[in-house]
Amino acid sequence: MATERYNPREAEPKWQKAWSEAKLFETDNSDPRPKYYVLEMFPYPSGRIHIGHTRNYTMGDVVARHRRALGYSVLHPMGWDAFGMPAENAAMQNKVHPGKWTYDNIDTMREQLKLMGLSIDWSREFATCDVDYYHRQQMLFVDFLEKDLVYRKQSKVNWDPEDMTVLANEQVIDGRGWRSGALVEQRELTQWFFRITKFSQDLLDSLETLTEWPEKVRVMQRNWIGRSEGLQLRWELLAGTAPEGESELEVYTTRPDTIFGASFMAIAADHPLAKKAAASNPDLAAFCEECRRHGTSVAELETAEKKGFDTGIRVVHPFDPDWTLPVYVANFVLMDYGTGAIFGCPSGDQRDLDFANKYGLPVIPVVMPADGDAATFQVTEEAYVDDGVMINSRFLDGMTPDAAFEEVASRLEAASMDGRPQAARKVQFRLRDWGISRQRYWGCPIPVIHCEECGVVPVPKADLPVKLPDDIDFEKPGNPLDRHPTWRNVACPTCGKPAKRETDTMDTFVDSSWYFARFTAPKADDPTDPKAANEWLPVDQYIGGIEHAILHLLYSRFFTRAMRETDHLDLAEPFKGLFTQGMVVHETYRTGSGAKGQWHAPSEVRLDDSGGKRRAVVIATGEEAEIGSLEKMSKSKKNTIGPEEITQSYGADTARWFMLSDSPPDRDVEWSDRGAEGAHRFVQRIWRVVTGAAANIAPGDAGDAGDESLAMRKAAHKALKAVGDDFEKLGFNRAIARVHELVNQIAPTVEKAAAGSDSDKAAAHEALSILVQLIAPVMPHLAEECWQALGYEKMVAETAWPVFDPALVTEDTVTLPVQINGKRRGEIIVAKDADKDSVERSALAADFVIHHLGGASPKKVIVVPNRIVNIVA
RNA sequence: GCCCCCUUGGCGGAAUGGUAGACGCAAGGGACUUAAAAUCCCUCGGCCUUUGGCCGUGCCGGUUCGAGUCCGGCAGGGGGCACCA
Repeated sequence: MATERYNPREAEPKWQKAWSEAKLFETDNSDPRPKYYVLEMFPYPSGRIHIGHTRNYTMGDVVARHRRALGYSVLHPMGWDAFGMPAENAAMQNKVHPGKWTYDNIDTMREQLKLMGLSIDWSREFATCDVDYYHRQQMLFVDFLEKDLVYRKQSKVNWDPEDMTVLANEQVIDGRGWRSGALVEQRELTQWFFRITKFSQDLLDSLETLTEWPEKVRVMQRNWIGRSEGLQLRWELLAGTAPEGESELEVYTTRPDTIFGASFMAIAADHPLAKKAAASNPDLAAFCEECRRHGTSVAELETAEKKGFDTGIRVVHPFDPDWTLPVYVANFVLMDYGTGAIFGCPSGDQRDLDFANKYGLPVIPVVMPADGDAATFQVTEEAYVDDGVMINSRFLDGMTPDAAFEEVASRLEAASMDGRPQAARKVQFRLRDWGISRQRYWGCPIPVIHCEECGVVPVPKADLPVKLPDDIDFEKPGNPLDRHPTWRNVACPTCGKPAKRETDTMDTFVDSSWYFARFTAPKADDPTDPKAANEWLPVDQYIGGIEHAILHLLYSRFFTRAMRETDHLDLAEPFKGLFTQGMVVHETYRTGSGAKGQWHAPSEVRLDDSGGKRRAVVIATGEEAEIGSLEKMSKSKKNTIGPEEITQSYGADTARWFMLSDSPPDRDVEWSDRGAEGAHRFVQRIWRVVTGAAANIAPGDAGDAGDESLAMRKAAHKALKAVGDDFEKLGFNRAIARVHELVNQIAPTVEKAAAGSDSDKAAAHEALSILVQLIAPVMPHLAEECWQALGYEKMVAETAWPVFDPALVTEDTVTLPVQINGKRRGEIIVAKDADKDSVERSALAADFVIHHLGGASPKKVIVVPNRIVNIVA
């Protein structure tokens, strides 16, 4: 029968409209059904959606549609991470207001997303730059301030003197500003910090409960938090060598067991003792200055050689008053970790060893392998950092390092110095408080006022929001808020005298640290409706890129805790399930080389693989382009594909199907036209199979169907079971393979059934209905069109997920492979769940077994029920 | 340097310790067609003496009746962290 080809350009807008009019995806908080919250990391409105975004959203959409069919009340919202620098850059380059640029982009991107047919509750949409949103963020800030979860302190920043702006570390390239090229200075500014370290231990411990997170992400967070147990230990300065008024040096160590291997002390250039010593020593002062300068660039840090400067100060060993050690200022000691001072044990630490070898300091091995020889064990080029046994360490000799740690810690805790214990055990974290001040315009204003009389005063909630002024100019460098003629000036809320607004805005990571909570009640007057937040949260399935494995997720975990302390919700962990998806990559095409090199978009080249070699030819010029490696889609390499390019030709369903097939969702997928063509062929195939039979089949009792029809029903029910499991585990590629398999199995039978008995027709109708429901989460438009062809009146998007019949997914007999000595020699067919003895008898009676055994009797027969038989000859 | 992950046909990838290569892409052959597209059918890891057999999941070893899967070592590739004492 001749059938019309399926036309996505007609069908897709039609169904999108139908869903929208039926408000199928708008979620009511009062819906009594069990709740399921699926969320994809919201996009930055950079200008255009590319196909990589849509893979992420498609995954979430499959989960959302599947859960909805399973009877859940599903929350699946979308919004925009809309503050940030690109808008300001655009403002400077194109003289367009950052707000206009952002909202224009959002409009474009929303339309692009809508083409994909995502089942999103658009009624909850917001952008973080909406006054309504940042208003509530300011309320949170004020609440945090009250609970001492926000504070101000001096902190170093990278300052670009030409652009008069603060730079993030990644904007500093070779010590210069990425835009201006000016030498970056380190400046001390008073900045706002969130007290994330208050929760260090909890953020670490609680990782254990996040069993639905990738292990990789948990490891990364654990390392980032960086807990260590050690000893804070005070060393007495040798009288006569110390600067005026200094009598001790406190260090932090995780290896107190190696204290007899100490051969020097090293302190940071910014350490108070270093500053004091430098005051009377110009050479030392110069060295300290050099250390500070090197702090700016990551690249320099990586290659930096260990360098030190002997201050002339000496300390006395805590266990031997006659043993004194030199104090160096060293470039590898950080002021803001521990106490900014260490003791160096060269034999047990590679950095210390490098340092000692450079400055001719002693290297005393104090730990050796358990089977080593203390008399000959030496450390020269490589420090010994493993477990073992203590040597050269007086009363510690023979102990394990762990026992020695305990011994040293207990003795020094008991020892007194200046009336206080000489040492204290201390847990130290690598995690630092989160600096959120940004000297920029396009961000959430920090709602405080600086008054000469009253100090720092939070803006009263009644006076919120502090709105960004619209009349700004980007003609001059620096923060437009700072030089705005009137915006800064305000009366102090406490005393009424003239005061100044804070001109810093918040890090955009703040915006994304609680948007998931706002989605649960996006119109609430308060930041959240605690009832809605508690009912919806945690997000059941969060989906996003691995690039946010640390900061965004950690900040969100902090925010959830901070919002609990301020009574905005009542939970600690915002994301129950986390999935990190791979990227969509595409090969690149390039002509010329070096500075003259030029990238070409996929649409600009023609591919040709005749003669066994793939070649790319630039259509406009006929020039041959070099085919480059698979890379993340990026504007600069022009290897991006927009959703429209696909929807205009093949339709959204094809794109959705293709992006989820083949590659597992956590790996990268290569976008290729051939793959997309293949997916589109399958779309058409389903349409043909369904509509070819639809007119001649009808629902009914399939109980009397013939063997072929029964096989078709079994195939459908087995696929239903498997695909449901796969969707739940986000195994989209496997689910898609199963659907292919199902179509391969039933396509021939369906045609025959359409000309068969009523039972056969019912069987075909049932199998096709299941098929359509299985594809519906991935190809929702095609599914609706097919569903209608099958005679249903309700849409498939509002139809419950079918339930498989257990009787149809099990077989009476099972084919067992038979191995002889672990090699497969044949197979036997036995009754399902047959007892081991009868299986063994059948196996031994099989021709091929008798042949292979050659009359010998087997030594052993292993029968794994319903799995395999292995005969050991 | 430290930590983590990965390695299976021409390609993407399947495979609760139990028939390796499901499914798809690409390729080759055939049918239909005036022709093309579309569609349908067949072949598709390697080797051999081809109704059968041998080898085969980066490499070397181990555990096991049985290893792609578990353990130890090595190699290659990727990712994260950045001197954290």
